[in-house]
Amino acid sequence: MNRSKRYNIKDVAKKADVSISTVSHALNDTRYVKAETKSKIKKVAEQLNYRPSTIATGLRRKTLKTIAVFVANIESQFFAKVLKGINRVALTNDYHTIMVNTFYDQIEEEKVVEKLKNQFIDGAVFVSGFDNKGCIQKLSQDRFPFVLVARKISRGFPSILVDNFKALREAVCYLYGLGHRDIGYLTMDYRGRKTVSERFEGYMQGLKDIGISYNPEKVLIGGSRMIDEMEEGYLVCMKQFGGKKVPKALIAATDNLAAGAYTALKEIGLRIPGDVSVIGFDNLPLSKFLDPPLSTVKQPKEEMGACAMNMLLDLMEGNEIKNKWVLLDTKIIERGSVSEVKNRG
Amino acid sequence: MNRSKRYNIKDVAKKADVSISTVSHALNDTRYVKAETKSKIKKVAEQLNYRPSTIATGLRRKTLKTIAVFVANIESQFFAKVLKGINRVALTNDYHTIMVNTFYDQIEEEKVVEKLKNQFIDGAVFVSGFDNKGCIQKLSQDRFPFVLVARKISRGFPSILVDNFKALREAVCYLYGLGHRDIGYLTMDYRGRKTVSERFEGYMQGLKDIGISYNPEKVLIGGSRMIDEMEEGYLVCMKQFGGKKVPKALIAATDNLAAGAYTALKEIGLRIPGDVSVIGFDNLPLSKFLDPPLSTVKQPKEEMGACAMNMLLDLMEGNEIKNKWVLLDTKIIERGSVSEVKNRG
DNA sequence: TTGAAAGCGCTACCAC
DNA sequence: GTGGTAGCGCTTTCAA
Repeated sequence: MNRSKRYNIKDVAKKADVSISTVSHALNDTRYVKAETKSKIKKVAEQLNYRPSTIATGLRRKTLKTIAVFVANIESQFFAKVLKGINRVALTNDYHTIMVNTFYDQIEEEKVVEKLKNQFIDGAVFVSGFDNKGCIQKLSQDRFPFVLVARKISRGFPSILVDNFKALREAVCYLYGLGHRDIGYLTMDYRGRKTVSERFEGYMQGLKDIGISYNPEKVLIGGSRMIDEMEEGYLVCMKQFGGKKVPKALIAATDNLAAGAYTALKEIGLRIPGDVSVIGFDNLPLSKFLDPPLSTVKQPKEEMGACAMNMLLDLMEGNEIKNKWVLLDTKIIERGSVSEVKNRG
Repeated sequence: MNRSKRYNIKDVAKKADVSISTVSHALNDTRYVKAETKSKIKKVAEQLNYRPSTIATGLRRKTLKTIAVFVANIESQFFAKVLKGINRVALTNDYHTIMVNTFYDQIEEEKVVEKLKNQFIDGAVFVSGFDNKGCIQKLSQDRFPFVLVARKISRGFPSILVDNFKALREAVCYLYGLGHRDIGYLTMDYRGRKTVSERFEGYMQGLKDIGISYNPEKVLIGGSRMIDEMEEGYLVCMKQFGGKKVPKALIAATDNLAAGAYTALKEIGLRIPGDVSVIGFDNLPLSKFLDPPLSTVKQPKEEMGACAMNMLLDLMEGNEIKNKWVLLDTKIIERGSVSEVKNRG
């Protein structure tokens, strides 16, 4: 037995004894149809379990009402949260979402973009990952609607961001305010990712602000295989802290890295925050369940996603965008992983 | 300035001075075209930056080579991992993936299914969530290709599963083998979710196996708002363990619940595994970074996803499925959250 | 070796 | 109030 036959508009028209245009109009409320006729058409459509073909409609309308979201690694709760925000406003606006997991692969990203651009999708949002400027520039030249989230390239491109530089600078000052003078920094490889490198620069600026000279020995830089950030954070810490002096405070570029650092520090025999204070970045759902609960710099992830989708909606409708460069606020969330230093040096 | 004009097959044909059928054949290698003509066509196509319209092709071919994945909550690493497996084999088979986050909402799920079925998608995979038998049954009657992952309804539906009953039974026996006699169970609301309720039944059977009578006071059941499982695990534990006696061992129906339990137990002042042994279910990436690293029952999540997508591919091609009921193996991963009991009662 | 044209299932313009 | 039909951009059959 085959899949039950799909009926089309012609079948409905025939059965209801009207023309297909009347069927179309009746079902779409796109012009007046006599109540009687209309209800008959609706009944027939119901009977036949008729559903208009999305593809045919798409061909006519030149849109499938679908957008693509490019994420570097679906496993991170950061992406999941942003996705959630995007999805929520997409759904209420009757848009579908295609998810593309790029695994931090710029070539792959560009390839999929090429493929999807062929009138399949109406727009795209890129969440974090490598800057991939070439790909984005090409998209922009094609006048293809897109929004960048947590990915900074230039003011010319619609972007939803936080001020990473400022946020990290503030984090340093926050620690300073608690008496910390010995502040290390843990980051993943930041090459090709301006949002990440700006965190690093913010760290250095913060150091300058508080009059402490930058010491490269206190900076831990992970590899570029960022698929398992926690693992990466763990490995880098184990490697660099083996034997060497561990700073009294550690700022991690992401909560995931911080989680890895937790494990390493404990394995080395250090207490958090007794021996080392740790502060993360992102405020992931899991962070408050770490032991101790992780103090962190919050990014408004869902809001960033929702904001991006709203902007994309405008872009796709050809509306004028008043402000294509949105900076949302970060906030330091104080939990248990940072302690005050009593005997200030 | 408008988006740069999209050229279509007609434009290419005109510019290359051939018919559109020749263009189509040349570009698709679907019949012989003189080498000279072919190269000319390709050059012109290149020049015009021609990309065949996916929608038009889709209308002809009656497929967009797209599947939908329904997940209950994208934030959980369980779903992320399965999604990754699906995505990997989808991509190598030239399929796109639409992601639908249902937020554990059965009505929403059904609505989206209805919408997407309209020839937009060729198949679907449902990952966990509520059983939603009605929706699935309808799909089956329509002969629409789909696969269930970690969602058990009946043998009639293509499913990728683990033996949850057996896995939990084994977990109980594992604890017994280490000397445990006082074993509690933490689960989310399992109504409408057979895979979850079978874990519970496995727990009870395990108890029977080792000759211990079931004590409902040792069972903690969370609410049905499962959006934040960790939070749920935390809250239920705090509520039920406040004052009352805490079992010496606790099995959690998921790692996320276990993570929440960790926080609660510590807050109560209990040590893991000194005072309470904890074992989870799923083996999420984050679980080894908990403190102590969580012992757990591993589900092969990515493999489940990949397996599902392969089966779906077969289904969509109308192939005969030899085995539409795949049971993958679980495995107990021993880490630091379970201790041996010395003075066995 | 190639071209003409039907037709996928719809929407919307033009008639009446 | 409703019907006829062109046409969205492609694939594929038939014909030459």
